[in-house]
Amino acid sequence: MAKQIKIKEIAAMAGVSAGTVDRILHGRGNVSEAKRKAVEAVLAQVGYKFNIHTSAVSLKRGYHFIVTTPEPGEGEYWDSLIEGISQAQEEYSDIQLQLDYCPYNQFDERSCENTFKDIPDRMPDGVIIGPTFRKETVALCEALDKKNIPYVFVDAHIDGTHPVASYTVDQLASGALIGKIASSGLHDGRDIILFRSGRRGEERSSNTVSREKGLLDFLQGQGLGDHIVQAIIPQAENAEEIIIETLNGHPNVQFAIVLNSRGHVIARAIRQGGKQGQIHLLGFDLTKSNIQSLEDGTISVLLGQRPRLQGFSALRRLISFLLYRSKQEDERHYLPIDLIVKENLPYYQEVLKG
Amino acid sequence: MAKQIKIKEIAAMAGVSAGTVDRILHGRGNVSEAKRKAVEAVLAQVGYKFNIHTSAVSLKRGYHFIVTTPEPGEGEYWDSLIEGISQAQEEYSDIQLQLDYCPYNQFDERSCENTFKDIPDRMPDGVIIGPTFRKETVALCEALDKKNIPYVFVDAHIDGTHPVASYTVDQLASGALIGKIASSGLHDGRDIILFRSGRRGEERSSNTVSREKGLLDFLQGQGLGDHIVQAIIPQAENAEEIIIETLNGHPNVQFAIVLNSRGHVIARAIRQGGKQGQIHLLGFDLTKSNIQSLEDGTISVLLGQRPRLQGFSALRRLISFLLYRSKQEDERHYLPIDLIVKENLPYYQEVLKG
DNA sequence: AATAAAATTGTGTACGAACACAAAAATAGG
DNA sequence: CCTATTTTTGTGTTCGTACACAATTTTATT
Repeated sequence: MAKQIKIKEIAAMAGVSAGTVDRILHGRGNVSEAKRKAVEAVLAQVGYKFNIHTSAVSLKRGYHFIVTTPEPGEGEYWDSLIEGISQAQEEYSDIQLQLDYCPYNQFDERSCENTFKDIPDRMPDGVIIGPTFRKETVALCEALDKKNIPYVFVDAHIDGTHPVASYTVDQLASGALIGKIASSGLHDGRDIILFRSGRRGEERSSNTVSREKGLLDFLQGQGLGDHIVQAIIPQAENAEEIIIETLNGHPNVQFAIVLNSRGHVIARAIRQGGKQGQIHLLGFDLTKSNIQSLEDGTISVLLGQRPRLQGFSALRRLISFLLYRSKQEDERHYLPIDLIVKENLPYYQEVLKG
Repeated sequence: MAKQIKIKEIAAMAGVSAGTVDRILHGRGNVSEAKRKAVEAVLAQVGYKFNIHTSAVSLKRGYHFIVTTPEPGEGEYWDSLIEGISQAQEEYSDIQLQLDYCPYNQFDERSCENTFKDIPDRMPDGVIIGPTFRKETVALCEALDKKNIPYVFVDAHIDGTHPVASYTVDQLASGALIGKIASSGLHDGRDIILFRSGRRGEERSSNTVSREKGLLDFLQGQGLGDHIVQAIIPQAENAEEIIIETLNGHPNVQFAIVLNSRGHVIARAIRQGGKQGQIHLLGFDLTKSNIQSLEDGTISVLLGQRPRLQGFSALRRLISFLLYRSKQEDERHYLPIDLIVKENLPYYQEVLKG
């Protein structure tokens, strides 16, 4: 509550001018060692805190950011995340922000490579990255590091890079969590079927791999290793039929788990196969189609990852980094994993931030 | 993205001075009908948006708020809520805020009456109310209305009042939700025991009453009406013994539900009675003691009400109301009801607001 | 109509940080 | 030692709004 100290006061205390203090606070360079020490001594004593409001008002220049993520299908996960970015943009509408969106095809490594390639040369002030492919992402980050362009991860963190921050969910934990839900409702001797997007090893997203590990480890720990059935979400035209067949082939299944956001595909099959109420379906993400299935009861539980909050936080963090150069190496933020069922769904749909 | 219009520009368009526009925007009065209409016409056309940053910078005066809630025990629900208020206060630290806390004894109507009585006379700029007793709260609100002092509700909304906003959880839904959890895991023929704080009709908090209604309606709808056992959380010294006895008297119980934040009391009894694993305990609120029991497994699920976010939003709303007089009659915000189990607990503990 | 009082309207300053630019000091080169 | 160059330091303006105060107009009173 103590009155905030101002730059001028610090300048006076350190026997320098306000400009010098400003240069030090923002790391603009061109300051003699002597003055720097004097100011930093004062700073250490009194603990300056930026006044966001005046900072924003005084900021003359604008920022140019690039946002690169998988293509956001409408009502899908990445769409929500980008909504969060837009919301932050609105909240900071008195700062001149230019956002360039560079989506890539998350199923095509080449597309990602091509999209990432140009980003550093365009010399943005910052980048928000929704990563999929490790190699390409690492290359991008190295190029950005070289040019001193700050970047923030959303959805997943890639090791060996140096983002200003990352906003993700702990995927191991979310795998364990979904396993816990299944196992705690599982009747003696019944099975759990696990739907994955592709053959093992062919998974594109490291997130689903982590989730699977978290899930399997948990179930093994519960001694349920023998009650796991594995299946693949078919890409074919007649996906539903194939799924129904699979389910018919495993009549002992009580829970079905989908580790990506495509739970609604299984849901549709369940409806078409008339298996509602027989199988409890668990999935990820509050996408438009998943929400529908949650409402009609085909999906029992969805795990939410707060994509809007991820996007919102990412943009906010980039801005505050550029304004204040606050460092905090390796700043990893794990967002809560929300458990969403029909009964609490409505209250998750409106809110975002505050 | 279009460049925001400024007050001076609006003034020019309407053929008045900036001061007049300012008076209209803030409802400060002393403006002729003619000019008001002229300005409002322009406003309707261009849609002015306040620049929060400059507003905050220019604000000369400070605000004096009173926060009146039940006494916040350390690590308890109200404590978290007040932490949220403090956090908002910090976020707005460049505005001069004076917060006076006026706690009352939530078990003593007289204490509440006495605390509330003085509040309007102290002429605060705004009040945050965590209500318990209807009659006293209505009286307070009427006095505040008369003096044109804005107020915001947290935790519960009281009908017949006119708050600027309220931040609560839909208690009916949360009752239904907890019922859903119990019923979906309930084995055939097993029972659910419901612990309430006092005898029916003696409940102090209308929240627990609503929760109970939501819960019972839901269970009845599931045809489980005959499997509900009711019990009281004893206040006595030897509460644990009494609870153990109760539980022993109902060996058929599979789920125990506590509709207030005192689930940890039942948890302790369950531990002392060696009944872990036999009874699934469901409760409310991420309090310190509840968290412990969640971690050690005695409590299975806690329903969280985001008290920090409630407090944070309340203070923020008051400030923005005073700055901008934004009205929106009857602004009720329902926060999400979080389902928290051991596996996702860690990620709920740090975060607040993003 | 003249004057006083009240209501309305306009003007000017302050807020605190960012940054452009001017001034001063330090260093280099001859 | 003097000038040119670079580095360091200080000064002044700017952002958009809030609000105090001055100026003006309107209304009331005699």
